[in-house]
Amino acid sequence: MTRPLNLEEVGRRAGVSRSTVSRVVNGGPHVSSETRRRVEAVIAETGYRPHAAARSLASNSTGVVGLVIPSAAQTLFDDPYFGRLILGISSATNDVGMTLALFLFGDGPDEGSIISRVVAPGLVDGVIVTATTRGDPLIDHMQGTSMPFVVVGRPDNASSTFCVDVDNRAGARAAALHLAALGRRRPALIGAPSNTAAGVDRRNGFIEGLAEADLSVESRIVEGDWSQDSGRRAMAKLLDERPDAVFVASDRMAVGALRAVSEAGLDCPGDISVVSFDGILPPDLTAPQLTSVVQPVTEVGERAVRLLTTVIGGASTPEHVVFPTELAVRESCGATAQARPGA
Amino acid sequence: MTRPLNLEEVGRRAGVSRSTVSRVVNGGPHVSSETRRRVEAVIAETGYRPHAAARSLASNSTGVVGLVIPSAAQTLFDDPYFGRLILGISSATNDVGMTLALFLFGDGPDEGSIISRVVAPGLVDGVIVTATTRGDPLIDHMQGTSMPFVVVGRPDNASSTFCVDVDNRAGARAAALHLAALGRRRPALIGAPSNTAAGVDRRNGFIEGLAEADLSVESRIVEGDWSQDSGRRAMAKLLDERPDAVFVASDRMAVGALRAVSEAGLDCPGDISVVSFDGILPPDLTAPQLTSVVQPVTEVGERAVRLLTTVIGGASTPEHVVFPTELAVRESCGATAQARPGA
DNA sequence: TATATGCTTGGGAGCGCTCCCAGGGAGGGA
DNA sequence: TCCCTCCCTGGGAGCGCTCCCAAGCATATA
Repeated sequence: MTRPLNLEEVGRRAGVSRSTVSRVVNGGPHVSSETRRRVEAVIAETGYRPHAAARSLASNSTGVVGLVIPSAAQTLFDDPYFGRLILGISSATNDVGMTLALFLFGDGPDEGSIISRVVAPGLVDGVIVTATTRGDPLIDHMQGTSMPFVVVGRPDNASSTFCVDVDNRAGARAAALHLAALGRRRPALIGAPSNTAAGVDRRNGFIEGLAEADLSVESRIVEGDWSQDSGRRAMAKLLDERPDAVFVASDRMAVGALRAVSEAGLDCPGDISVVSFDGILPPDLTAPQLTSVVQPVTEVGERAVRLLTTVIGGASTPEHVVFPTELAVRESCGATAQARPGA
Repeated sequence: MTRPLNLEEVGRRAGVSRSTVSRVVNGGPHVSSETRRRVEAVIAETGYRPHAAARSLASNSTGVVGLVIPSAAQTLFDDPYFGRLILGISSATNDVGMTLALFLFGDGPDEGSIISRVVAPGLVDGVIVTATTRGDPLIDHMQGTSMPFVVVGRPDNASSTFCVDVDNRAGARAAALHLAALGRRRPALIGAPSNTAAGVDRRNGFIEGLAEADLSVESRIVEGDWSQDSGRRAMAKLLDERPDAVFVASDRMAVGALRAVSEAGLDCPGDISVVSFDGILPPDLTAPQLTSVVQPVTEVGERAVRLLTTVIGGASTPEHVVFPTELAVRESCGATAQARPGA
């Protein structure tokens, strides 16, 4: 007696055909208001919901966006960056009525099988790829398929892919100029891994900005691994060089750096100015509050989804969206303690 | 000329039927090794991948697990707990060849539409629900559907649902006994929100443990909101009561609490012992290293997936998995500075 | 030689939906 | 009055797969 609840059955109960119910469900035209009302009543009363897989099969579109994060080491989630990114992406997929599928994998042997599952037909309509390192074969692999995809970050062959990024270089340059304007003369850098585009761009941008102010990091440069502890170790090492300012390529590493400063009995910003990159930590989490180059992570995620929908829709000329960053001047740079630097 | 690459086409090229190719793809029996070899060659050469939606429709199973996290405020991802949980779940779904779909939502008006999308047929095979507050209508709603689901945590009506949890109560009790054994006499509590089961259980367990040692928190109890800053504020407030020990219901809040201690010019563990709950922060992230009640978050996630697969498989008698916690004694409790307390 | 058994293979039916087309009815213009 | 148009509705076809059954064939057994 329990007959399956599908379009046919809803139609039977409302005294119309499968096609008409389909039109009502999809808000299509060519349905009289009387009919529409009757069908909607039956849907409400039966709790009918269309079968997603059947719909995907017939329409050749799943309404699912895949988010691929390779090398998802444990530490990945310790950094608030990914949380924010996922939040932005999730919020955007919700807005457009799509579903988010998460593909995390380490470097295990399962990597290949996951990748091939991602690009299998009928699972996702498109993919957002993030956290790739330089030379990551994943992007080449994606290009070899017909699966629409968007890269968050700056891939090696950016000219041929759709991507959303922030202007890491300009942001880092602004940090350098800010420190220079504050009168700092022995700037140091705690960089992000140089096998990532962000790491390279932030380093180059910083060095470029220093050069414009006739400054240089010389040997005051250490590379961290994004972790808080690596920032602490890096700073401890840098202190031997007696820097009077340091640009740290991520908030999380900056927290570690601040700690190293205080452990060394020094004062920030009195003895050393600190400027970080990210700006996604609650400001009053640290004392002094961090001066940061703020990147709009959530917006990047939202924009990636919107861009992906255009690619799914057939867009073919690669588009590069680059978000500007903004320098949030707080306490750790020391700007508030002195005259505010001119433009 | 470009004919669609489906079972039929692969079969045509290999000189066999659709059915035979299907058997090969699914590793089924009743295929001669010669035929199998030939079909596999065609699959490798064409890069054929079965159409996920078609498969879902025909087999009435999607291979997708939904993870539902309600009230996913920004702060949610600042706590490493959810990252670890997602990592565990993701790892387990990968192991069993399933895909993870993430449903995050705030309290916006979209909540309802997302929920109904989650339980729509043909999208996911089952759902893992987490981070619910007490009295959350979500669970009741899930029970009203035929969608298999597992709860991470302790729902109100635990007796009728499958769930995976950690023994919050016993863990908190162990923390109390440990502090008592160290000779502390004015214990305090920085609790988790009391509208969560974890918050209630950790508070009750702690109080219970204290009672066994003839101790009490009296008025030395403040409730935090999981955030680091709430831990700091709570501790600042508690210091007026001159406690000599504090149990903090999460690592993240404990970091804030440690900061408040040092800001007040006090020493941990010298003036005050601190024990936290979670144990998911790298130990050397704080100084002193946190003594924590360690909960196996990743294992909880993995187990939730495995349990869910049994529910999907038809299991009907609610099963409750409760993981034990373990007290990791480090520096913040002061145990290492004195004689180690007896059992 | 005749029959039973088991493995291998092919094809029909059907999952629930969307898309397209055809048909009926109402309304407007010549 | 007739025809053309437009709106509404129903049903066929097909998406690519799984499941089931029947047929074909080789081998084993009587």
